[in-house]
Amino acid sequence: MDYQFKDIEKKWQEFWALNHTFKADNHTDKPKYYVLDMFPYPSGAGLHVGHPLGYIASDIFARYKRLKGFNVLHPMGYDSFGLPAEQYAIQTGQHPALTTEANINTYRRQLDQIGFSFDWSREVRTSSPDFYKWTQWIFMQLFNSWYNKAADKAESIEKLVKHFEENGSAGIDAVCDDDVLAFSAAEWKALGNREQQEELLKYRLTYLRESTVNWCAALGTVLANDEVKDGFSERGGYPVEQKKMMQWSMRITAYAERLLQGLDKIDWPEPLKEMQRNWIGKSTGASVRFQIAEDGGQTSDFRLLTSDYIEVFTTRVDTIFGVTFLVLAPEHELVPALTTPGQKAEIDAYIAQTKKKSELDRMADAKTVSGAFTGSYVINPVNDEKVPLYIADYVLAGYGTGAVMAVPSGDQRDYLFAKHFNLPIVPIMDIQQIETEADPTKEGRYINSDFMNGLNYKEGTAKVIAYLEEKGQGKAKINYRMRDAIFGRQRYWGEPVPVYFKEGLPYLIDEKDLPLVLPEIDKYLPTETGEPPLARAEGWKYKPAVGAGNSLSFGEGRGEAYEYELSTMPGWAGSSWYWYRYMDAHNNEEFASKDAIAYWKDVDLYIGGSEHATGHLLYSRFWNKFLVDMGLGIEEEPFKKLINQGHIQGRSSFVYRLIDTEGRGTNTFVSHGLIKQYKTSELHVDVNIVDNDILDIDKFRAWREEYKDAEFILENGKYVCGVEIEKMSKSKYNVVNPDVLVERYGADTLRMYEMFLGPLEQSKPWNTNGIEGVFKFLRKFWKLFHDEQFNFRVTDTEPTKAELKSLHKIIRKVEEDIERFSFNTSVSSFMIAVNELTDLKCSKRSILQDLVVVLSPYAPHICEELWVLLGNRAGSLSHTPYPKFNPEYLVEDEFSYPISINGKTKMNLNISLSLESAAIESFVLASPDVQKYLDGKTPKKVIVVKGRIVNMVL
RNA sequence: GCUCAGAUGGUGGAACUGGUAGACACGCAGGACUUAAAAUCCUGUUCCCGUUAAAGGAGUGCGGGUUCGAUUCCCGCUCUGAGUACCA
Repeated sequence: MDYQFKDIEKKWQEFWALNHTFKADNHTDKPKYYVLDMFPYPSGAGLHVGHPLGYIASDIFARYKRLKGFNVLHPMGYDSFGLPAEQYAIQTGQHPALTTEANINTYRRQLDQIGFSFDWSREVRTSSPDFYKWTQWIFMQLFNSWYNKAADKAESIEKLVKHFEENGSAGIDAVCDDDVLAFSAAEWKALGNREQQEELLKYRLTYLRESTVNWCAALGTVLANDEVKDGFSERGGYPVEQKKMMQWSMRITAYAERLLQGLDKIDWPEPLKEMQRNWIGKSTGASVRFQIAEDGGQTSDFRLLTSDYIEVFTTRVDTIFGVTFLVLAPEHELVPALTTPGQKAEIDAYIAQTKKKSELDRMADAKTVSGAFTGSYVINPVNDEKVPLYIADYVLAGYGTGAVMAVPSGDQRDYLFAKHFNLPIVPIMDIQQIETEADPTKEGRYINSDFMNGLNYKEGTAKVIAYLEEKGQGKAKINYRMRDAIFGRQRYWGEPVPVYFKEGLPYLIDEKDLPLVLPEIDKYLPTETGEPPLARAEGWKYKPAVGAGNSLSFGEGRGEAYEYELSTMPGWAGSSWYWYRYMDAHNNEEFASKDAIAYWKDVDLYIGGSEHATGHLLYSRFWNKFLVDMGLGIEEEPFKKLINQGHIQGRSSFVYRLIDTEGRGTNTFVSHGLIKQYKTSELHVDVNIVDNDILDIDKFRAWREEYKDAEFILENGKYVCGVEIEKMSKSKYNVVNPDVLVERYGADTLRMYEMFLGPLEQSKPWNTNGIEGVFKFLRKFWKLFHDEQFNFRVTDTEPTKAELKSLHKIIRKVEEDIERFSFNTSVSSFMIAVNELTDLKCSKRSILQDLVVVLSPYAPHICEELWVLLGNRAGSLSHTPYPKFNPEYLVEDEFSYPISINGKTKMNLNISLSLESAAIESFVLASPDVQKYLDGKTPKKVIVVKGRIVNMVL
């Protein structure tokens, strides 16, 4: 029989499913290997050819590792909470669970037909209560924890309470809110429950706090920074504004340093690590206190000041003698109190102007200098000079302390500001050039700097910090750019937060009441009063067991009902720990058993896109570190090795509609080569009715009613379409569906072609043009095992040297390629090997059997079929050992030997391998070809590499 | 602006530690088989000059450098893509 991929693929996919061929075992003597894909959000559009790219690569790796004797965990699931299903629900009224279920079924069907070796018995869905029960449970653990800086780990809140009861707040070094109180043990005990709970909230790792959030009115929800692009929501493109709200947050900043340090220990792409480093944004510097001058023209509000100094953060404390003014962010809390009556009008106008400016304007305006003088002055702690205090929008309220010390000689923004407001510019380095711009040099020696004069950067910095510490007006400080992560969405389709409110304070529900299942509601919109959709749920109230407080004992009966939290968790909650669930997916007692975690530990190989660099991949590392602190996880880093697969872009096709004299579109279309002669407008056209950039005119007319009578202006009798590379999306009509390709060429061809397309990590446009080549290869491979009439035929005679050479070349090559994730080059090598064996008319069983094993990770279906035809037990292929490479077969008697003369002239000599190195040299020199060039002379220099002459210089 | 990645034939790409640049595939051209087409197979295919064949020259974004020898290493530049954005 000819290569019947349809029957073969169906047969083996059914076989694998029926026999649970890829079910991973939690108890074996084999070494473990955990291969994970970033699980997909099941969108309504289904899979396009870009999605499987990473899955195919991980599947090849997983199958290869099985052949290498590992117990492989290779699971798949769905990140199934998310906005699109909810948007769809709002429009149609269809419950998001139904939409999600339908989409998952489509995904599953599409995934199955590509022949992945997933262990589906471990499937997870973040929107299933069995799963989100544990997301809620981890939330509770975070709520019940605080970060002890002294121990550098998270600890139970009970431990903190105990400390407060015994010692008060003394001796606690925690990551917490800025406004924590100082109290004695007695004072703590004297506080009421309410005050105590309020205080504890400032320490908890999930906490409720008023914070500025990205509010998207159109979506009715809060968005994370990485979900906002240029002031618009990433999904939908709606405007986003800044708004103050009570919000759940996660104290990820507690882990900033560990998240940074951990990057050095993991095998991730360097650019991705760099992105995380930038996101964490560590900067080392100092914080300095500038006393507010009392004769600086105070306001009537001066007595209302909460402090009598302004704290700034600087990375260049050594330049402090060059400070000629201070600048506060317009939003800084001290601004009203520090504005003198004479300056009030100007300051208020400036603040009003800043508020009006959107993010976008503020960015566009980056080069224009603006600001206003408060009328107040502060004292420079190193020389007691009075410097004026300004506000300006180039200082950001959210970074550092929202205040900067301005050194115009060393910082360009300060320089421009000083020029604009006519403020002095004092050089502080002997080699500083400041005629036209600031010079931030660290070279040279200090001048105009009193006790620092003559010192260099290193000495000066140390000295000034020591001086400030001595005076109590400054200290070395490390600052991070990263903010705590907002952990709440005013949305329906997410995990409910397992919290209820009693007298305005949040309490956890009892663990026994998990999961807190998402209630049914009639409409998926916010309420008329602007509350989240969950406010619509009837009886959405919690009745704590009688006598229950937070983490106290529970009685039998249920008491009064209290309001639940109405917001739900953000999209990244479930994905921040899901890899643990795969280890023990059906456990009802724990998120995963200690046993399972001890065995699988961490993910050995994680494949996914780089777009998750500062979202999912950072949050996951954070939750993992927390779980390790709790003694629940083992490895400090969850993903040992990470590969970013590139994005497959769409290749959009365009037609050009003729515009008539009145500027209206006509029903005439101009071929791409002629558009310069006409006035046209560009329209996307479905890539499925375009072949090799030539439009199928009949299909175009049938595509849409409005094009039924379309006319065309052709070139060379053809309508040529324009082409552009864009993101693959439905609206651009450039989506290529893998189903079509599987139907036409089969899964094995699709798998190999996606790998053949280019390096895994590189982004590239999808182009189906070369797929025929891979398909031809598989047919050729099939033919190796069959005679002309397609009867299966192999022989048991001894293989020849040439056959063994071909085989062992491919054994070694594939092993090397897979280990370094160079899947594209092994596809080429397979083609070479099969071409060689075809030329040799090889039909030796021993050769072909090994070849099947080597190819099986790439093209599993055809290999399983041939494996059985070769007389092996069905299903045994996936655990057959990978053939052992024997270098002996690659040794040759004679090799073709390239030589250059003067680095240029090239020639080939055939040299016997039996010659010794020294003999080779004389052989080469004596050869007539070489002699012709040497012309009787001896070469000046002979370059020998690995015992071979490669070049001779005359 | 800053950070990172990249640039090789008509196209996707290969060349792993500096050692025959263009593997493999697509496309294209020619041929075989066929009444014909499809499928299959064979030959050629970096460019220039030349051509019966040969021989020669140039060549990995641009300009330099190191080296016997550079797609590979170093310096400067151009362009493309990604991330980030007044971070003190």
